[in-house]
Amino acid sequence: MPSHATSRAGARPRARRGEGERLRDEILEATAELIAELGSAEKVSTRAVAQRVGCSSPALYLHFPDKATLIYAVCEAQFNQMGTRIDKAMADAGGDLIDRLRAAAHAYVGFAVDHPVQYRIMMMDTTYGALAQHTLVDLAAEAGMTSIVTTIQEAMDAGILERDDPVLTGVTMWAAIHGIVSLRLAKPNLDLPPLHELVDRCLDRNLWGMQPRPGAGGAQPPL
Amino acid sequence: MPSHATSRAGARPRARRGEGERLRDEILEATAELIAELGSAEKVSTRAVAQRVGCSSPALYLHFPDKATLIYAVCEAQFNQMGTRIDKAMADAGGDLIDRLRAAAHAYVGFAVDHPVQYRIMMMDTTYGALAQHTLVDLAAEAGMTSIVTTIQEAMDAGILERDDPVLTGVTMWAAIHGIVSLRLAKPNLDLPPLHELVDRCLDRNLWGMQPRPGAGGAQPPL
DNA sequence: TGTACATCAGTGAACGCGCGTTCACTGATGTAC
DNA sequence: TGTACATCAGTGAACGCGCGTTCACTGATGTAC
Repeated sequence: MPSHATSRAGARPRARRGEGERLRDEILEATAELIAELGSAEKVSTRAVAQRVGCSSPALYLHFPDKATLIYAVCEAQFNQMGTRIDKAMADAGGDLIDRLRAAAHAYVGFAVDHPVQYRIMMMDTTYGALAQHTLVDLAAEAGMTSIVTTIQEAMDAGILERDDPVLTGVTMWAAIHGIVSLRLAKPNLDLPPLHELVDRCLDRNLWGMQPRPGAGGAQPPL
Repeated sequence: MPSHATSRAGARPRARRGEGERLRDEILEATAELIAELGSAEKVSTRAVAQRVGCSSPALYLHFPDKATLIYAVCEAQFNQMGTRIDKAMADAGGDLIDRLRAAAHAYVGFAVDHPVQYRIMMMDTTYGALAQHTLVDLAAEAGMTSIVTTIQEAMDAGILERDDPVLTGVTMWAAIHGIVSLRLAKPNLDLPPLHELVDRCLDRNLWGMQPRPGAGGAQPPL
């Protein structure tokens, strides 16, 4: 075997004709790893991505027009994972509509805690926030949000939640949960109570309507 | 008059003995202006600050150990302004305790909208967020937060709000309002409803306890 | 009152770095005839 | 089957920039004696 070829860290064979897309996927994967490891998108350099993939840095430009697009592509992909995770949590929560909404909120927070850097980039960074051109309707149609809005609608139909605009109700809840998460991420040294406790308080205040409010101490859903 | 001296933009006379602090203030002011104009702390270079002040860039290091400290000093000063603004709004709101809390929230949002860049740096940026070493008790002792927590306590004593930990109650409200503001700042293209409408919805859900909840459409405080 | 000295409040030039991106080029692979 | 050509999938080197910061130095101002 040729020792020179293996001495270069991460050396990879050139893709065959028609397999150019494979490098694209490897670039996305390496970028995602580096974002998580280095803690921000600015700290991820195109050179570092190329080195991890085992290609030259100009090769990135065969697949992405610039660095910002690459970063955004990574975060967008991972946000779709969040949608999946929320959907799964709601499905696992059983038939109680309030249970399902609470599960969705906790799954959202769980994703943010597990992927703090990506959450920050997608939700707290103006640079990439400006790249997203969503309308509220688009947002409600995305994975995760769809199930939430549907469930809110069902709860309103069933008389469990006060009748209101389900998208707006969802957004208000979303903003409140996001506030908790983003405070935690932005102020790591602040001695906030445990995250899920704050989230439960927040849910207590948002998920009621026709039925009596749960006690201040408890987060148990109404029967 | 010497024409050469005036041809240099922003030229300033050297401070006299014992007046070195004046340059420090001018640096803070110029930095604050540039942060607001350029839209982020990264875009503000030490050279640009020096040019606006009319001094050399090494002169900054006579007053601040590094750039991060300078930026943080600016934001901290402006956050104290926010406290003052909240206090004033609460005083102007009259005697009704719920009115006062609603006024505080709207003043908070108003400050964030008027100083979006500083709000982002102080509340949504991990770099500078990590510099802040507050405890919740410290936070509650700061301008703005003090009045809010006191008012919450009074409202609980008066039986207007359900009895609970006033600091924790304040933090929960704060997080929810912050969530709305930070979504607006991070996702400028998202077609959210008007900010004060979202804030009123949020307050409706947080500012109740012993008295009946205000209707879904209205934001009017209870009598 | 004179003068040597200390200090304050700076300056001008440069260091050194890493970064995103571009440019000209290459070599393996496939294709037309 | 042979061969000229086109294309794909990259590479190596360099451009050009701006930045935070340091270093050696200066000149005005005040102070001790």
